[in-house]
Amino acid sequence: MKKKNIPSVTINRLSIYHRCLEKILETQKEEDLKIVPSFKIEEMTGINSAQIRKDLAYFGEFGKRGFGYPLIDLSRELKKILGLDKKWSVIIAGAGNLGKALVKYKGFQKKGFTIKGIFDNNPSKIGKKLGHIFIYDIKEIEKIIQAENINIGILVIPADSAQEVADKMVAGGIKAILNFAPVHIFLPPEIKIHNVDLSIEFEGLTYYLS
Amino acid sequence: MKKKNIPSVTINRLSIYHRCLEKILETQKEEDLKIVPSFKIEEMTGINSAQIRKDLAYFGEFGKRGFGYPLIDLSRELKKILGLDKKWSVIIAGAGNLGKALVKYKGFQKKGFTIKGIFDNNPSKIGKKLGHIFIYDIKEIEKIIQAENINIGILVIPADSAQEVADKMVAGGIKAILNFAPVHIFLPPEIKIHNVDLSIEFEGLTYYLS
DNA sequence: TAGATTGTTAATCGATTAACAATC
DNA sequence: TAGATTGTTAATCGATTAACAATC
Repeated sequence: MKKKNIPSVTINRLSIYHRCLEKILETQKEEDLKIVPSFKIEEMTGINSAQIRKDLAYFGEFGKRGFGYPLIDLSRELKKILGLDKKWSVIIAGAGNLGKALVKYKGFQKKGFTIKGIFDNNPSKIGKKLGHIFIYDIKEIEKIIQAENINIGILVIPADSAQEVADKMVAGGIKAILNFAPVHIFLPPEIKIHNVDLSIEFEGLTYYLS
Repeated sequence: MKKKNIPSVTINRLSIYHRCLEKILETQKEEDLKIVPSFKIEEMTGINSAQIRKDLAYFGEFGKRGFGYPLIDLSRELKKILGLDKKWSVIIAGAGNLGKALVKYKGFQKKGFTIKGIFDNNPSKIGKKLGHIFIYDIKEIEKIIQAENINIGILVIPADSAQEVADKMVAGGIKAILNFAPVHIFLPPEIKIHNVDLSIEFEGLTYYLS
């Protein structure tokens, strides 16, 4: 998979296109066209059609001039590009409410993500389960990442301990982190991190309301 | 509050600066300097110091040349700019796990957000409470937004009904929406919306892992 | 073929960063 | 003053969009 100069916003939009195509495939009737023009994707997603064509063109010539993009083929290609044709093993650090919401989130399994464990430092939680997932002592996180070959770590712990736990994840061999803690995490450049920051989202709204 | 040509990424970074200053104020000792240079904020946040100075300069001349930015004053200014000196009334549509996590999220009250109600269409949930917050029938959402003067709505419902409920929120008079549903919501331009999309975050990671 | 939409170029727009005069 | 850091300009970098030749 080539990933030379492709903007990361393009990758985010590929997810949106993929979801859009799946939606069409799900709801369309037998007799409907199996091909979709970029302006139709624009209508559904609000993303400019030139943008859509340019994003897709980074990865190949998927379209048929004069007609549009073949629904099934393009959806399968996007799935492959996004790595959704593979299985991914995930762990969650933090057995709080947000961790619980993630465990119970249905979309996960469907997309090929399997949660292999939750980690916490609270003795009253360790050894119990959240949903159907076992809660381990945070001290074991490095060992289990190695043993189970975990790909992705999720941080849903307080800001104070986020860096420390992230370091342990990396030491265990994790390659990508999704961070919900409101703090900047410093990592080796080869580790990919995405941040989900609810305070920032809220304050972005209150700024405009003020 | 002027908001002419200010990029929305700048607003997001103001949140980060504010949090960074609060962190310093919280942890610093009596004898520490009450002034912080931009390179120090860069060290803590990973954001380029020229960027920091430029972002702040949109809103005024807060710094002292040769020294840096006065901690307390700048923090208070940012608070004001971000609208965190006001109280905000919030409702949540969707009494699922994510809604529950948001209700129990501590950071909310601290920043001046008060959750005034949760809404759901599931009869087995309506009339009960989530945490200490009452669950109303979704049919009442418009009425209660008006009656309670709600500013912000949170969508934590399935994609299928997100547009419909967003429309009701707008009809009730809401001015800003935080959308967790994986779908594009069409709104009048004066309504501000931010999207938090977990699938996109995950797929952004698996792309780089592939 | 005629009509339509892609793939791609070039123009535009916007955001980041380096550099430095201003100045505390 | 000498030293340091801001505020701001100009350069760079990157992303979006309009336009259209290519072509199904």
